Amino acid sequence: MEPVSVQRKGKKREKYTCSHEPLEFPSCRVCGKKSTGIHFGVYSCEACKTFFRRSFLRSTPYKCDKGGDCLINAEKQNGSRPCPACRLVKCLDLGMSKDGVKQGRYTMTQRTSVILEVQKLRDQTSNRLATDPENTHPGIQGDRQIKDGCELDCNIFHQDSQDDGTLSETSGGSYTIHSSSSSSNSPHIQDKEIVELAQEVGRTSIILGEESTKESGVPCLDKSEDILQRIMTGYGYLEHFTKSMTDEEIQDILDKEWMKHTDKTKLFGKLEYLPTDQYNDIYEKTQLDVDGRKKLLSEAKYEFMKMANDYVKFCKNIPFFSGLSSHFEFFTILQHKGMNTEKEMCISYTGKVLPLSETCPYTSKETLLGWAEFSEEVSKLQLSPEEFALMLGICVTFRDRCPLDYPEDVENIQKRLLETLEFTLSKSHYENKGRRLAKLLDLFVRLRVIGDEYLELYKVICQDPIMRENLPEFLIYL
Amino acid sequence: MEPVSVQRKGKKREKYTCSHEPLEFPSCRVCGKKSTGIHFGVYSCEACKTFFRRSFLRSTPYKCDKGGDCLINAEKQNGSRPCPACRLVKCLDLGMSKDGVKQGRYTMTQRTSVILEVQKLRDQTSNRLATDPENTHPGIQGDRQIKDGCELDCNIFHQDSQDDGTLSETSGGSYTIHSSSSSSNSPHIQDKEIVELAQEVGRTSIILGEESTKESGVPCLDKSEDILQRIMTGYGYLEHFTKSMTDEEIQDILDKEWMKHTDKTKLFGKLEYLPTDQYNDIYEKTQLDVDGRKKLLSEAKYEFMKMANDYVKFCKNIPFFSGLSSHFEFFTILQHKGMNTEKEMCISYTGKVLPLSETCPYTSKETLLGWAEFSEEVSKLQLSPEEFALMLGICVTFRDRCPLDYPEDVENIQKRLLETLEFTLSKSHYENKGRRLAKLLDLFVRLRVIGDEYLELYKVICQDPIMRENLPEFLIYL
DNA sequence: CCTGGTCAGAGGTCAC
DNA sequence: GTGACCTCTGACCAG
Ligand SMILES: [Zn+2]
Ligand SMILES: [Zn+2]
Ligand SMILES: [Zn+2]
Ligand SMILES: [Zn+2]
Repeated sequence: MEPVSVQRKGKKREKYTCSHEPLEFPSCRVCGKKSTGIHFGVYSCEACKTFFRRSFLRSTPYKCDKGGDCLINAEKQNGSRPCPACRLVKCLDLGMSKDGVKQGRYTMTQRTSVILEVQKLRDQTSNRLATDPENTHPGIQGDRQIKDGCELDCNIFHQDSQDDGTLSETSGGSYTIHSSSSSSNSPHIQDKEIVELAQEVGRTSIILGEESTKESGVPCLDKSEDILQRIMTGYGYLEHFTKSMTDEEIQDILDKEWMKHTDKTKLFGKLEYLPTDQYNDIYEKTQLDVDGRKKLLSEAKYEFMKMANDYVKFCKNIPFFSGLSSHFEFFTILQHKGMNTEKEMCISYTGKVLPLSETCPYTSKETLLGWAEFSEEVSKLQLSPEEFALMLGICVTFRDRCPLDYPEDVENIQKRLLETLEFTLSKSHYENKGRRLAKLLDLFVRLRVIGDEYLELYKVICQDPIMRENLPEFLIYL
Repeated sequence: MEPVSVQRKGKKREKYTCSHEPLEFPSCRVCGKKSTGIHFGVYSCEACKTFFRRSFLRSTPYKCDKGGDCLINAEKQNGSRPCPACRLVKCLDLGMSKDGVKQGRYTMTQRTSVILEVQKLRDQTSNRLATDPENTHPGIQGDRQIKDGCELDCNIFHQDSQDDGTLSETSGGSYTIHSSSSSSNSPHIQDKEIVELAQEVGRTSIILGEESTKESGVPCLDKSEDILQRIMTGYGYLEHFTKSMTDEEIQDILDKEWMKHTDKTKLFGKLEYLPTDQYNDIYEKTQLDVDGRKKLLSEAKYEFMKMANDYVKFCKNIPFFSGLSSHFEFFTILQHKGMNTEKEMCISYTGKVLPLSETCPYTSKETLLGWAEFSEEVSKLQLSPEEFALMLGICVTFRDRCPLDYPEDVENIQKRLLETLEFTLSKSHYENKGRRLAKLLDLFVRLRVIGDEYLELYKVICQDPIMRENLPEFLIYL
């Protein structure tokens, strides 16, 4: 309580830092210095920001007397002022623009549209040269196009070869702005590479551990009762949010969140994911998470890990089963309960409610809706826990989905599980037990179809740099 | 809602001007003329700045043909061109340098470091003589060091005689950088000067207006009742934050703020004021408000003005009283309620709560605590409003605290007030009225003692340039 | 978080 | 070559 008499040097008061790390911004796209965020649509430093802002106040245009191709790079200029004419051109070429900038935080849609506009602007700049007659930035010479023939020629040269963004390689050897998905940021991923990554991630515990860790070493499980018990033990490890909820409760939640969501949509507009190509292109150039998928994936990490770990726990309890296989069928059945195709909402494994369309940036709405409809049909069957558990077991024991050395073994396990399912049904209250079994088996047929579709998609998704970067764990099932 | 596309010229925001003039820069350290700020690390004028900058563009070195010991002082040269060779040497000797130079505004730390660097450079120069082999300024002859032994002597000489006001006379040696409180930034203030300033500030309304403005011209106030009424009218103008609060409420606030404050202290460390000398030294060199006193004083301005104005209003209602006198006693009694010596917190006139130690950078903790303890004792007496008001009246009518022409008058007023106090007590509920009066009078005895202490301190505080700069109004009671 | 405003201190200009 | 006056720059801040 006594005041410390130690002299304290006048330390600047701590800046109020947000709890999370200061979030280092990418460097200024104009000059390369530390940027302070997005200004006028482009990551830029305080200096370039102010420079650009000021450029609008000018009455006289800037003029470069060195041919107009000055290098703008703070480091290489050590201290001296960069050529303002070329600096401004670079700003504009990068898409800096005063239109559409908004005070404060952007909403998703605002942000997206701003970026897209910037994007367009940029493409324009590329061939603005002799075309756009009313590009009248006060700081740019009106006759830029006309006079600086050579300077611009070079530019045109570069730009010509790129046109509307998507062109391939350039003849002249000059740099071009590629807008294709094969971004320089993350060139095409070699499959081998992915596998390695997947293995590495997998080693961290998601993949089945050593065989020895399996529950109880006694493999004498001839009886369906025993098998069922083991399966139910595994089922006990699953913790899908809807597990102990009634349909009413589930629909209630979905309803409520749906209302919230529609309100939000009214205010901020609907979140629509861009095509992945386009996203990656923008991301490469601006480091902007325009449609928020990066955030989605990051946030989904825990979700996914939890689900994947529970998956492993479940599998460990399948008699004779020793390897993981595909996951889509399992996850689909596992999560079949939290769906509402009418309102297009769903509940995630850990209980997050979100619109179907926001669950996956890689999938078309139709596909997602197809999956959801399937789930809804499953839920209409009102699976008992035993049915649920056995079906999950069957999901992971399709021989062709198993990368194991002994597919026959897997097939055998599945056979046993199917028997157990039949056995279970025989003890059930259903009037027509055969019909019930048929219904359940029919699900697998259809599940296999959409599973095949998914598998194709999965491979594509695993190529995506954003996914690799933000949710590498997802690749483990490759 | 639509964005306005009209180009908006950067309309100037109302400048938040500190009421007083912009406080001139120290004079040019090279030539003595008015400086325009720090250039190349040294307070210098526009001419010397440009001269120094240009010196780097030269290919041929300057050459002095008068032996290299020319006096560089604009005044003494009236009009004639200073010798560029010697001028440049002086610039360099003062530490001017392009080293830390950059475009745009300097960060506080950059600025500080540049200034400190200059300090070092300067110190080096003093005994550089034949040592520094790589001083290769283009405008300086390579063999400068060898020959200018004498020149430097001269320079030291010059600086002795001019420097920045602080140094007394040096006998033979080199000049030293003084770190005393009498900073170059604001050399010793002449008392006359302060008085003028005080008067000027005072004229702005803090000091009693014309006599005519006194409330009701009827001076026939023989009766104590009438006097009391007048005093209470004046008391009505006072708006100390604690006025209508109970002790519990006050202590509650103090407690709460104390807790907040201890939390803050844990996070940011305790704010301790530097010795004024040290502060001013740093301030002169870096313009940094290291311990925040500048901010404190600026923020206290409103506080002080309000209190001072209310003081005037109160005084205007003292019968026959026509001039202001000392203030400490008045303010001390006025604010006696918002104190907690245990937690060392207090409440200001307008209700700001702050730790005792942060209220005044000029006073030792012990002194402050002494004052606070006094206040606390006063508050233990639970003054009635009438007692409170009369005591305040008595505070401002000590004849020796009054700079008036007719001290007897003041003394008479005080006598009447004391009578009124006695009269008031006689009508009170106190059992032992005499004892109560004695207690109250005892307070004055002690108040006078600490008031004397304060008066000394006040004079010192009024000398401080930071105070003069930021809260000149404080000087009005001189 | 981003925008616009600010102003100290750089550099440039041109009558002298 | 000089220096009064200008423009430009960019760190910082309020909103
Ligand atoms: Zn930049
Ligand atoms: Zn250029
Ligand atoms: Zn000068
Ligand atoms: Zn000379």
